[in-house]
Amino acid sequence: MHNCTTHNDCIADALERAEEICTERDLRFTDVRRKVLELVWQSHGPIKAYDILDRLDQRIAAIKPPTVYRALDFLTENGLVHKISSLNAFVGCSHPLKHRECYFLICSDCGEAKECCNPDITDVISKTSERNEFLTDHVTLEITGECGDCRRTH
Amino acid sequence: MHNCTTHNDCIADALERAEEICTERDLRFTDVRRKVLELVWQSHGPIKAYDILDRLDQRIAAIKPPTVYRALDFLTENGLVHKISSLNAFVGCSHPLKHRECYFLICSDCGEAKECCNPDITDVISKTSERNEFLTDHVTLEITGECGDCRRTH
DNA sequence: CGTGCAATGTTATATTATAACATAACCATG
DNA sequence: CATGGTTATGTTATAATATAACATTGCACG
Repeated sequence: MHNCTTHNDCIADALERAEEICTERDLRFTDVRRKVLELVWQSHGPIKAYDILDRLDQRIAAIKPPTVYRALDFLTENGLVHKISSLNAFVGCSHPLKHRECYFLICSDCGEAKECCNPDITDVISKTSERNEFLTDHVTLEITGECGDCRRTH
Repeated sequence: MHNCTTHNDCIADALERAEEICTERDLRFTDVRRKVLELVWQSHGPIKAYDILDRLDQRIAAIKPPTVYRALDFLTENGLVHKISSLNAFVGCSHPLKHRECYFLICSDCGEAKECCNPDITDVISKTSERNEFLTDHVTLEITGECGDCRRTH
């Protein structure tokens, strides 16, 4: 269940934010990248690369997998989208630039992936890394289960 | 870098432990499952399904992907092996039955995946879930970076 | 307006994983 | 020890995910 009453606004906001970030950083927010980001946001939960491809094909002729993956790479590298490894799917970042990585609560019932980033998690992970003399590059934290809304519905 | 001086012992121990667990639980530790677990342990880091397949083929004729995936499913379900989602690879569990899930430090240099399970992480994750009214089923925590040994070597 | 670099197009293929149905092995029970 | 149910594996085919390699386009900057 998405918590924006008018999801269109929420997509528009994300696109605008992305535009700003790309301008700031001198990155090209091309049509393909914009379209892909838009489709990611149109989906209420994580969306798969080939689903993006299918939806693009309806509008623009003959977009191929590499194009989609490149756009996703670009968006991911720039923190606008996150990959959910356990699902092989992608989700829009709701607060790009705030931090480099996000943690997720993924409901296997409704399919939503809610960000649950918080400093306590970050702390305990960085302490664990230190204790192990490990230099962290990237953290994947994906918690799968059932969200409150879905639990109450059952 | 694996910390067992004689890795053969370490494989043998894992197989024996698996045998015990399967007996306890009335599960069939078949030849295929044993072979697959052995190959997982023979690899010093996470190993991919098709690499297991290749190595199996050298010994036993004509084992096909479904067979390997089924064995991996069995081993995973019973906590003898963990899947590393961010790598699409599998690693032996060094302490099966201790707890249901493991957290990993994955060195992108040497390729090892070291378990870093600890109650502090479990606590902070379960608190996060609670705060979000989320009923956790499974946690994927994979920390990628460079391990101490590799850092010192450079 | 040309040159260089970044982005996209295009073709092909690699990699990861599963569906669906057939057969075999195991094992409880009469 | 037959037999019938269940679990595991074999087999064929294909689905789903992702990238390599090279060609072309297009934008920015001098």
